[in-house]
Amino acid sequence: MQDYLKGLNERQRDAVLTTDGPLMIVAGAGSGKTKVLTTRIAHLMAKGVDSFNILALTFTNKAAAEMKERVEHILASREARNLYIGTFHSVFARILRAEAHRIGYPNSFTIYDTDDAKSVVKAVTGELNLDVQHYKPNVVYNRISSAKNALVGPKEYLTDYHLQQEDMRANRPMVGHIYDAYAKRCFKNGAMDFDDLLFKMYELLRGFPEVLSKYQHKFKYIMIDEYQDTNPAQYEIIKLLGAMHENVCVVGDDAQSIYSFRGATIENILQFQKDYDDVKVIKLEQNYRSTQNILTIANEVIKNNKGQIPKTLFTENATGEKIKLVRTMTDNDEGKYIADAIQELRLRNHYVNKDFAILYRTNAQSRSFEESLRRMNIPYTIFGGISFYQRKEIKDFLSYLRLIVNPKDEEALKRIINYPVRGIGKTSIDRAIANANERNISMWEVLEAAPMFGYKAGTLQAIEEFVMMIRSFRSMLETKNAYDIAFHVGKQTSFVKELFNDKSTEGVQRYENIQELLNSIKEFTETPGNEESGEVGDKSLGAYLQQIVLLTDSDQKDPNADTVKLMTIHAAKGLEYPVVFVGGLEESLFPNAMSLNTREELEEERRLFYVAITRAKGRLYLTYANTRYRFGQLVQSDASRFIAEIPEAYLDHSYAGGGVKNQSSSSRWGMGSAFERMQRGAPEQKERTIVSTLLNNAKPKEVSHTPSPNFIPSDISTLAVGQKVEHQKFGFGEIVTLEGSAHNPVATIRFDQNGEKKIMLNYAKLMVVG
DNA sequence: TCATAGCTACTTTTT
DNA sequence: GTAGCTATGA
Repeated sequence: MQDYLKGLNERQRDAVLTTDGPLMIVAGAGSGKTKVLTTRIAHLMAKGVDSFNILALTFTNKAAAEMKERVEHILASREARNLYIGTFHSVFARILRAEAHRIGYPNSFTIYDTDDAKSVVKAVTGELNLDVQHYKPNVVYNRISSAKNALVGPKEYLTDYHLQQEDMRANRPMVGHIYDAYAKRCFKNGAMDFDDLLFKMYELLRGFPEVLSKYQHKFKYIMIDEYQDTNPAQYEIIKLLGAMHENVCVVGDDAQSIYSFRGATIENILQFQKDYDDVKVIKLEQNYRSTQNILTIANEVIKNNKGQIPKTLFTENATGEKIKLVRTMTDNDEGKYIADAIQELRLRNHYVNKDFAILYRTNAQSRSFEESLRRMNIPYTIFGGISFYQRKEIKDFLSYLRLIVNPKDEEALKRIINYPVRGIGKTSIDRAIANANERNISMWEVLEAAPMFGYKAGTLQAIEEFVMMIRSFRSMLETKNAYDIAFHVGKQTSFVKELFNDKSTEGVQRYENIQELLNSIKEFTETPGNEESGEVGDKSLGAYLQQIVLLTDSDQKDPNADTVKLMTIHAAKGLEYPVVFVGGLEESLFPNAMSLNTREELEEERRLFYVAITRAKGRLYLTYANTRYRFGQLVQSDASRFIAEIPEAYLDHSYAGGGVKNQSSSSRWGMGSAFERMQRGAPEQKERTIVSTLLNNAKPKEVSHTPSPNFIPSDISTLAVGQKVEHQKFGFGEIVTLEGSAHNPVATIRFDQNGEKKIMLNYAKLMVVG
């Protein structure tokens, strides 16, 4: 027997050795799913299947990277580099890029992230003369997104009776028209949003039989991870790609389906068995991860859901500790309790930081955990929240790069046309957009032909300078790699200089972020051919941009660092930790108030709880707080209904509140009259008020100044560094620097009474003194 | 044309 | 509590 088959149980081995024909693996939590998938790939290759013929799709980059690494490890060969292992989005982006010309897109098409997409929705809504307050971009975008995930295009949307009825009832009858305008605008911009990467992929395969045939031949073996999270678009694409060889292996667990809000449907699991004649189903039911206690309560909780694929998870692991259930007074106490517990567990049980994870329902909850960990000097990493690439300064800089690669990218253009300030204001921008729409050309083309559109002299000059600059950057595309161009852009625009001159804390941070971005681009250009990121050895700017937009926050942080990990339960799927804390187990937070409308929604919340529990290997802590700040307001909450679904025998109750640590409580919910809670809660509230008052008072006050009676503003051109000047409001001071463009000169002046300020000379009046 | 202060709406989860 | 937008003065 081959080495790699040792250490697999019978079912797992069966799954690995079943290489041909449709296969569905129902893999319970912690049952060695990734091990099976990676071994299966290794086995295929050992059998002589060419690595170029294997496709494995995951939902996260993290999962893809891990899979790749493990296959490489098993095979101890670089052959694994040729495997197509990646997320649905990244693999499809790569294929779309190669086939873009067929569907009228440039191969350098831009991928719009959610922010870009919402911004386009907002823009076209306005252009259709619809009220943006009523047609909220968020809401409209979500409807468009759902439509695409269900493979409903704009035409179909407008003629779909059901969808139209829904929009009528919501008093938003024009959503379909916005969708249509949005799709057209994206196409005109040479851009695809995340959903388009699936939607257009489907259209490509359906519309071009020769393309379909090409990829059907290429992908002889297809594997899908987390199958329960696929949406109809993904489902149909897999069906098309697998139709020729039918060597499709899907791995999933219906109990861990937590993405229905993104259009995922468990139906796909049932449908899979109907699509092929002879689907082999293998259930992996032995859990290798958790203690018996943890697994038992997980099973007990999930029992409350109806309609599951029947399976019994079991383990041969030790019984383990009881599950610790902790009630605290406030959300801050919850944070304190967890930080204390981590400290104590490290000392007593020789855990290290990276053995701990704190999981929560919403990102907003991370704050109190963060604070208490910081106070105790426990190193931590937060996963989730906004990605590095979504920070304003990063997006601005990237917008330059995006525009260079794809001048039709209107979103990028709008972000940077006047950043740094170059005298092209809102009025001019709006006009350029209107001109572009009238003539059905891109905004960039309007700018290139600016003299034809009658801008006033100053603006025209600014536009022409801008166009010249971008053109000069574009001329580097053919010959220079991503880093060289980015470096040049940083140097030529006053972008980086401006950030460098901003010495505020945030300014320094922003400057450092840009440094980091440049470093990452350098790393990209210097890393030898990484197939996953695009064509082999493609170090172009376009390749770089397409790759980073699909990265999430989790992909940029080191999961192996010795730090406590903080993340949402969604982000924790597929991960495991020796000690897991699940925070905020309160009604209307978890289960979340947004998900209490239907039985399906509640069941999804319960599956989410199931996922949270099953992340724990050895110890599990469930915590909840009596009072918590939400939307900046103190709210009272009851314990989550999920807690009551755990049999009492497995629980070990604690109470920790108002500075009292680990105080046991006899009753199930501990002490709990509303009156008592209010009393306990009060001091906390007071403390916050004091802090915020202090902060308000800490704001520097301006010392007012009455201008001299003979105040006459001096001519700007006479100003020089070192001169003493008088400002009407800020008083007397000395000019430290003179900068900015000729159109918009800016002086930094150190005032005697009011500190250093940046003054725009076009508007502020200054008089030279003495 | 631009920066600032004040107001509002938002937070469920993510590629 | 805060990001993002609008009205306002420079």
